Amino acid sequence: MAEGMDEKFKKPYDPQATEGRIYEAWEKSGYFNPDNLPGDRTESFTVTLPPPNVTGVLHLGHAYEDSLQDSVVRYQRMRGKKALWVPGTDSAAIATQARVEKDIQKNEGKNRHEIGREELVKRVAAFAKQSESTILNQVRRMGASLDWSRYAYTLDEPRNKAVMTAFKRMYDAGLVYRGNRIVNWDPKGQTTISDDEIAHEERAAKLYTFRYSKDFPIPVATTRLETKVGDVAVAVHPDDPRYKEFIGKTYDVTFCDVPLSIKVVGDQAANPEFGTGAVGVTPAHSMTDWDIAERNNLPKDRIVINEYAKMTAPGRVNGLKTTEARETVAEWLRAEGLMEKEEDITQNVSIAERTGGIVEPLPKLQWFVGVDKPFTLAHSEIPGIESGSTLTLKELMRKAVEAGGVSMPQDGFRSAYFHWIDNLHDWCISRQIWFGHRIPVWYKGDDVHVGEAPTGEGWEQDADVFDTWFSSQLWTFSTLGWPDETADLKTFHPTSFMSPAYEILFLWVSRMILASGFLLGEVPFKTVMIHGLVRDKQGRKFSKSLNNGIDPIEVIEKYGADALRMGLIVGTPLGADIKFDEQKVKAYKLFANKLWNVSRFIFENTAGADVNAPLTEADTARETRVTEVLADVTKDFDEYRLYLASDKLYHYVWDELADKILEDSKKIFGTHDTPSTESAEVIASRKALLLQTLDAMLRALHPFMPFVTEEIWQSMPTKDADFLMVAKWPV
RNA sequence: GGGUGGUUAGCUCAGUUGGUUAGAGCGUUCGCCUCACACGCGAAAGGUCACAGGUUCGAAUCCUGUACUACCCACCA
Repeated sequence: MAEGMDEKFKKPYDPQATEGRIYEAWEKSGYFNPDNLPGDRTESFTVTLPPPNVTGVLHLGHAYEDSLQDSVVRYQRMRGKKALWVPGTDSAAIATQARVEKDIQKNEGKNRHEIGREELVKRVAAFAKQSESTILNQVRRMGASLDWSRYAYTLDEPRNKAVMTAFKRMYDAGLVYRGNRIVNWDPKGQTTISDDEIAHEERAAKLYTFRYSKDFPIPVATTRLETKVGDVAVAVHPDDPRYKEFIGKTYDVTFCDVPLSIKVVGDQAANPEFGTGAVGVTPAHSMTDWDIAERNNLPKDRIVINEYAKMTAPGRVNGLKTTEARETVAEWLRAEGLMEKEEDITQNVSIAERTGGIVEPLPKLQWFVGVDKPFTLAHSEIPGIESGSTLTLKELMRKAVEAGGVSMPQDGFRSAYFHWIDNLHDWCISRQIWFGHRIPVWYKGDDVHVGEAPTGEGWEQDADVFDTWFSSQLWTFSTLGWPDETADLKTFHPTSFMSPAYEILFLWVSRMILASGFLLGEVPFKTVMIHGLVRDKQGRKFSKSLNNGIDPIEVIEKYGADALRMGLIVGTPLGADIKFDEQKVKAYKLFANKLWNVSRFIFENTAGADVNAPLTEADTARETRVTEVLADVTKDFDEYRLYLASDKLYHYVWDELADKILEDSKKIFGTHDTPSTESAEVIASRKALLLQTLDAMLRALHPFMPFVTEEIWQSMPTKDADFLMVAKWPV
């Protein structure tokens, strides 16, 4: 060991002075890029980073995700794989645009229409750019061994090409269509959203029971009185003896100043047990009612609420907000003596997740992905699906997991996935915002052109952009150059491992399977391990309103990235939520220091020793024990039990190597007061054992604690690679 | 309404296919600056493994039920 190295170990381990320097050296080495890795590597191992949104800064959820994936990638790299971890960021269309619009409104008092489409998109892009560099630097602080040369952004040129190509192919296959259907409208965000972007919130509501007029034979119960001015029918169960005789009859009434023509229809959707057993049917403003109207040939164009959730029906409700109109209608009913009952109930309200707006179902002309439409998959490498077979996207998504092409070892999540597929409706992919991939469709009169911009006069492009998940679904292969048939695509796809939070199992994971299946005939990844959420100490989600956020960078500055990584990984089975505990991180900071001091002891006592000296019987037993631990840890790694692997290494190093072997070694080596009485062979054996064991532990711990292990490695006499990062796994 | 998890020491959690006195970190108590480490060492206290049954030679671990709790899904207005 060089003299200068000695000094370093005489002080406690200092992550702050070490981590930045090490990361820089790694980056400079080029080893994050699998093309530069030493040795003969044939098998690839690919992970795609779930791209963080460019809106924000790194939070503990990212930190956890980065820790897990980096550990897996580092392990596979050390196992001799062509390891690739692809970095990227997500434009997060709605979220980002909303954020910038809010800023502009606040600082300049202007809305997006006053700013204009072109200018707004420019501003949003500028914001995204700035936010991007912040978050990428934070990801580096975690020690993430991402191949920055393959960095991708969901809105960059290559990804745009991928999105356009994907849409065109799906259009040509008849899997996307434009249709006038009832969609989830977010009045706050002024856009449609998909079913999966809706959250349900329980709220107190009133259930009103009323009649449309004095001579209307059936009382009806509803919570949304204001929509009743848009009713076209009353649905009752076909077998309900109370109402059977009225089915087929039509009644003309004037309801709260609005003339209505209400037909009584028999439909299975009406539940005789609930309310009065009769449903007022408002096709334009309720998903259920839309379906009832479809089944019973009722008019669906009676729109009484607009995009701003204001009443467009004539009479006294005109121009009111829906909530105001509700009370207006209630007053009218009471005055007319038509209100029969008012009850307090709790009700699930649909909320737009991104904006918090109350979702208003509205009929709209939108683009959809048809999930029940059969198509022929010409080429398939997906287990369970043969080339040339005909199936629907739903079936494709199901089979890819069912037959094991995508392994989803967590039973709970797998059954949730299947359940989601079974309830899946066509996916609305057009959004009425400006920041995102613009839909590549042009209209001229009745002519529709899909694909590249058409030549000639008079064509007008669709004003909408794609749902952000429409581009995200291509992520595992758009990042590798698709639609071009690149070498990367051939080498690294399907990817090996994906580890997203359970929050985006449906939004993202399922759609990647859809897209990769349809467009490539491949699965996007072979194994998906869903991880849980990081919560605060009380188990609450981190949120701005609670102001309980914890900045991972601050944690890193206090304890080091290695400690944070261990604190998040150890003892957290995949899929379980973490209640973040700073004390736990602190414990692993102490562990890094322990490892540091173990190294110091070993360096001080083994100078010039022969690493391969023959071992005594006792030391052979110690060595066997190390081999056992390593075998165990390797198995855990292969089965993605990182939470156990890390824990076992921690305990081996502390409880056995430090507490037992080092203490025992002091006796063997002797001290100033009590010189050694052991033979030269015994001493040589012990020195070899110490070096071998430390060497093995540094290698095995490296995926979890890359910085401190790398720093010690640089002083190791057993060093056989310029960086521990590319050294061999010790099994 | 349907589904999926969780319930183990004061706190946060492990315990991989059932097998000797149930573990860790933090916290608590006591003693130590012992020439790797006080970012440390040694020792100690602390648990009827939610509850009730069952299977088994043996159960925190498997089965049945109950309670509480968290989350997901759902067009009962």
